[in-house]
Amino acid sequence: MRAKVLLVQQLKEIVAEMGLEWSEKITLEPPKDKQFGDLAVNVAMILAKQAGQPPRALAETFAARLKAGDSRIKAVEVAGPGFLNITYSEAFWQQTVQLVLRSGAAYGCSDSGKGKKVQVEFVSANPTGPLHIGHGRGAAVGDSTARVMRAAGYDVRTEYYINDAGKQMRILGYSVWLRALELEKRPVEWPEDWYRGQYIVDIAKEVLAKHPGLLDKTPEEAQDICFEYAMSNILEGIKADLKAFNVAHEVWFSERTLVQDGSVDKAFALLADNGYSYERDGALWFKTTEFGDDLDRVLRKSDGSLTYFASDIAYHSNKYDRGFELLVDVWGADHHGYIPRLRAAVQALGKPVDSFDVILIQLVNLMENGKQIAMSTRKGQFETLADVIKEVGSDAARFMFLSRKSDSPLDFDLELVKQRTMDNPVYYVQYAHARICAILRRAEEKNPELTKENSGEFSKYLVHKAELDLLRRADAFSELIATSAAHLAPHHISYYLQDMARELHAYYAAVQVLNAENDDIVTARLTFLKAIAQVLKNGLTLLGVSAPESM
RNA sequence: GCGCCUGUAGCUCAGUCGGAUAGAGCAACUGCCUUCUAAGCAGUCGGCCCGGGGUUCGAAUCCCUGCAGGCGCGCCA
Repeated sequence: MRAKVLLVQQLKEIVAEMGLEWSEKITLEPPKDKQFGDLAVNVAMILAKQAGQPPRALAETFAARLKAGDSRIKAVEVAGPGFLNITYSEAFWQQTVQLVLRSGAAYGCSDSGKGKKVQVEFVSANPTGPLHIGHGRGAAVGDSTARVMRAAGYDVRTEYYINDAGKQMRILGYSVWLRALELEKRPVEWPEDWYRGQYIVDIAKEVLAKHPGLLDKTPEEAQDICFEYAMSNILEGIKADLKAFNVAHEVWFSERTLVQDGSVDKAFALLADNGYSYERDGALWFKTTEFGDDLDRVLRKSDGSLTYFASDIAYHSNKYDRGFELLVDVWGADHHGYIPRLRAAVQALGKPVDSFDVILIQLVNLMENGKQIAMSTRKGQFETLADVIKEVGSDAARFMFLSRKSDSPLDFDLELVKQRTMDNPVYYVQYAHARICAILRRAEEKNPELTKENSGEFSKYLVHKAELDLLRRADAFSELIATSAAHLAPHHISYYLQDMARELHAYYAAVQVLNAENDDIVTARLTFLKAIAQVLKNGLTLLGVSAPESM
C-alpha cells in the first residue's frame, strides 16, 4: 500500500513534467514473477500513443527518472512490451515491521470508505424455526462484510429484520396450537400447511405449562398466545445460535412496528403522489415496470391485507430516513427475482440505484463424506446451524463459508470441515499464528532479553527472501481490506491469509529463528514474527475466526 | 419462454479497474523429522480459461451469440 501510494505520486509528477496526461488505466500490481521486483506498472504501454514514442523507449525514460528521483527505489527494470518492474530497497520493506506493531489491532484499517454510512442487513430469517446451515453462510458473509467495511473506514451498522407480521407467523401460532391440542389428547385436524419440527412440540409443552387454561380459550386467543410465546422463544434461540457463531447484530428491527407507526401508509402516499401506484381489480399496484421490472407488483391485496413487498418498501424507506447512504442486503440466491422490484422501489423513493446493493448467497449443500444430506424446515428434518457449530466448531464453519465467493454454490462437507488437515485451510492459517506464538514463548523462556522492545534498529537483519516476501504481503493488507470492502467480498481475506500462512510456514522451515548467529538477529526475527502474527490475527478477526496461541 | 448466477488443471476453487509466460489447495509422483509444533517444508506432473464472433496496443475479464448446469419468474413470505 505504502509502495503503491508513493509510486503513483512519483509517476504522476514525471508524467506531468513530460507534458503528458495521466490515465486512470495505469495500474500497479505485483509483477508476474517475484524475481522481477516488487511492483509492476504499465505506464509506458498506455502513454506510448499519447507520447508518440514506442513503449519500450518511453519505459526507459521513466525508469531513468524514477531511479534518479528516489533512494528508496533500488532498481527499475524495463520488461516485455513496456512494463516497469520496480524494486524497493530492503530498508523500505523492513520499516513495515514497526508500522504493523505501532498500529496493532488497527493495522490494515484505512479511511478509504470515507465514513460513508452503511447498513448491512443479514440473516433476517423468519422466526419460525431454528437457523439452518444456509442461514449460517449468510451470517458469516454478512458479519464479515460489516467487519471488513468497518476496517476500511465505512460507518457500518448491522441489522436483523424480524418478519413478525406475515402469514408465516400465523401459521407458526397455529402449528404450536395444534401440537398443544395433540399433547392434551384433543381431536386434531392436520392441515396442509404447518410446521412439523420437533421444536414446535417442545414449545407447545412450554406454552401449556405456562398457560394451563390455554385450550379453553377461543382458538384465536389461544393461537395468539402460542404465536407470541413461540416467536420470542425462537428468536431467543436464533440470538443464541448467532452468538455461538460470533455474530451480534446491533439492531433487531420488527416488521410489525412499520405497520403500527404508519410507515407503510407513508410509503404508499409517497408512491401515489409520484404517480407510481394505481388500483386494479380491487388491489393496489406499484408500477415497478417503469423501473425495469418485468411485471407490476401488488402492494395491497384485494382482501385488504398487505404484501410482504409493501412492508419491505416501508422498511427500506425507513433505512434511508435513518441516514444510511448505502444499504447492503444479504439474501439467499433464491430471492434474486426480488431485486428488480426492490430496486424499483429505491428509485421511486428518489434514491440512487447504486445506494442499494444485494449480496446474493448461493446454496449450501450439506454433505457427509461426499454424499448430500437433505434439508427442509417445513418437514422438520434439517441440519441446524447450532448442530453444525457443535459438530465442527464456529471457526472452521466460518472459515469454510468465507472461503468461497458468495456467487458460487458451496459444498459443506461435515467430515472435511472437521478434519485437522491440509484439506481444511482454517487450521493451516491458525497454525501459522500458533507457531509464531510458540516461538515467542520459547524465546521468552530462553532469554527474556530477546523479545525486548525495540524501535526497529534490528530490522536491517531481515534480508532473507522469505522475510521480504512476508513483509510485502503485510504491506498489502490495508489495500486488500479496502478492495474487499468496496466489492463486498470478504472471501479475499481468507485467500490472503492462506497465502500469508504458506509463506510463514516456508519461512519457518527455511530460517532458524532462535538459533541465529547472534542475539541481534534473533531479536530482529522475533520482532518481525510479532508483526506477522499481528497481521494474521487482524485478518482472522475480520473473518470472525479466533487466532489461537497454541494448538 | 423471460430473468439472474455459474462454467478456469483429474477434483475443489482464486483471479480486484481489461495488462506480461493464467494461480492455489487436493489428488499423483520424488525428497526432507538428532535443531523453534512434520497439523509442516522443498520439488515434479498437470490448461482450447465451455464453443463461436466482436471491441483494442492487449481479453479468463468487456459486448454479441450459441451450449451446459443451478435458481427464480404469485393478489406467497
